[in-house]
Amino acid sequence: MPRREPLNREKVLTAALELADEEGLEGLSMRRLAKRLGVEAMSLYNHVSNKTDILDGIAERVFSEVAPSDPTLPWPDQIRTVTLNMYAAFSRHPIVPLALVTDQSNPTSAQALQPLDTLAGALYQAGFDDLRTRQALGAINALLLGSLLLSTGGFTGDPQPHTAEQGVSAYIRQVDPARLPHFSRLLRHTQNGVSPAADFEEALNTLITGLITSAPQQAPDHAPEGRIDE
Amino acid sequence: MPRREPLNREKVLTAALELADEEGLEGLSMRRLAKRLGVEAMSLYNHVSNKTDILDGIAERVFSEVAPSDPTLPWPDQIRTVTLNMYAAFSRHPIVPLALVTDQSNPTSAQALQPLDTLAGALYQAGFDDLRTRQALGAINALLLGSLLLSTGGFTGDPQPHTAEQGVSAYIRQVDPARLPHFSRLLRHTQNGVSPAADFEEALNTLITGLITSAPQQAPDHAPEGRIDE
DNA sequence: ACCTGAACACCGTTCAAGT
DNA sequence: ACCTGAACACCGTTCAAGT
Repeated sequence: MPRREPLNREKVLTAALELADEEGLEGLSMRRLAKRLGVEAMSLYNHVSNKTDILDGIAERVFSEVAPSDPTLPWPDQIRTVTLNMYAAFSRHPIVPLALVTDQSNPTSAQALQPLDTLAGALYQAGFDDLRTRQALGAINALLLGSLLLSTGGFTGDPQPHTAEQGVSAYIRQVDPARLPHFSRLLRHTQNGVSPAADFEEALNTLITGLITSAPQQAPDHAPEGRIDE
Repeated sequence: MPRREPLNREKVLTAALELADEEGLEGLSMRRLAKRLGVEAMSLYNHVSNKTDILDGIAERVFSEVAPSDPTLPWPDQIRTVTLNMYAAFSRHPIVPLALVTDQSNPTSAQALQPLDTLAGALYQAGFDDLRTRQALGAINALLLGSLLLSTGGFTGDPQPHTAEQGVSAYIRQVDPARLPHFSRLLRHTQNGVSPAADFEEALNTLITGLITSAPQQAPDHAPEGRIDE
């Protein structure tokens, strides 16, 4: 019987990302990945050094999918577009935020860090000093990753996806309106039409509005920027 | 030899939280927990139904440590204090945000959801409608959990804690200033005196500033707001 | 050069058996 | 009522052996 074309790193990473997209981080095991590639688990170690290496490779790939942003935009728009582009890429591959946050991957290539560099550049352009820039960058990152993680299986006070819709309403009935009046009102009125992407965009706009407010008044550039759209 | 006092759920949860605080989420296994309690792993199942039950119990406990807030404060201060109180409790027990976000725990008691109810109440008080309240609550939650996760082992473009300080500077040298000018400036200027708690407070203030800006202009004041007709 | 089988040290969990 | 030993179906990874 003809041996298949031999494996290589790229094929391993491609299959790993597919598997992770279908089954999540906990579904991505060396043994299952090998099976999908028609090989024994131990063969994978000829092409990647270990599981962390796979997760790093996946993260690098997904970072490279982040659409670049126009550097001539005013700084708030630059922050908005880069961050929304990261959100879009990561929400297609939820394993990445999860692996980042559980320290199972730690990409360090210039490619991967490019979006962070753009964000830092926009913040410096706004006139923030080093401390404030680090804080603002951290805030954007936290909002981004937190939003992604909460929209995929995370805690919102909501029930887990369960099997169907009826899980939700059962849960709502379970929340005691006497002890949690506001939260149960919220649940009752928002079970329809929840859009994580739209919610994130709104959250990001709110944060950017706050950044504009706290930015040094005299913009260091010629550009009078601070538009808030709504 | 005298049998020890028998185990019970409370003892199991206490030991589990201690173990998790020392060793992290991945260090908390049924077998290691049992060993710490001087018992076989299978004994634990007499007192908890499974590992998820343990993680839920831990989350409930930590939520109950969140200091309550003064409901007479203006809504922005109420949001600030509740959220900072959650941050304080969770940063003492990093397993909780991690378990929430990986869907390994899902507390649903009124006790646990109390802080979320307070936040929702403050947002309604600010005059936000149901949609905006949900979005704002999600933003606060995302910023909170994202900040906590990033400050414990997560991705910031920084290296992992490694063994020592020298890991950091080695990493900084590794970032190419030609390709990542702003980000490498940031790393160079902020390796000293990073305080996650202070950074979070700053980030939260920025978000709250944004919320104040986008809140309906006429504050509904003391007016009884939360009535739901159905 | 690439792949494999067996093994090691782990997981969560079930079940029948012990006291 | 509580605890245990053996077992099952998994993990990531190493290593000597095969082609």
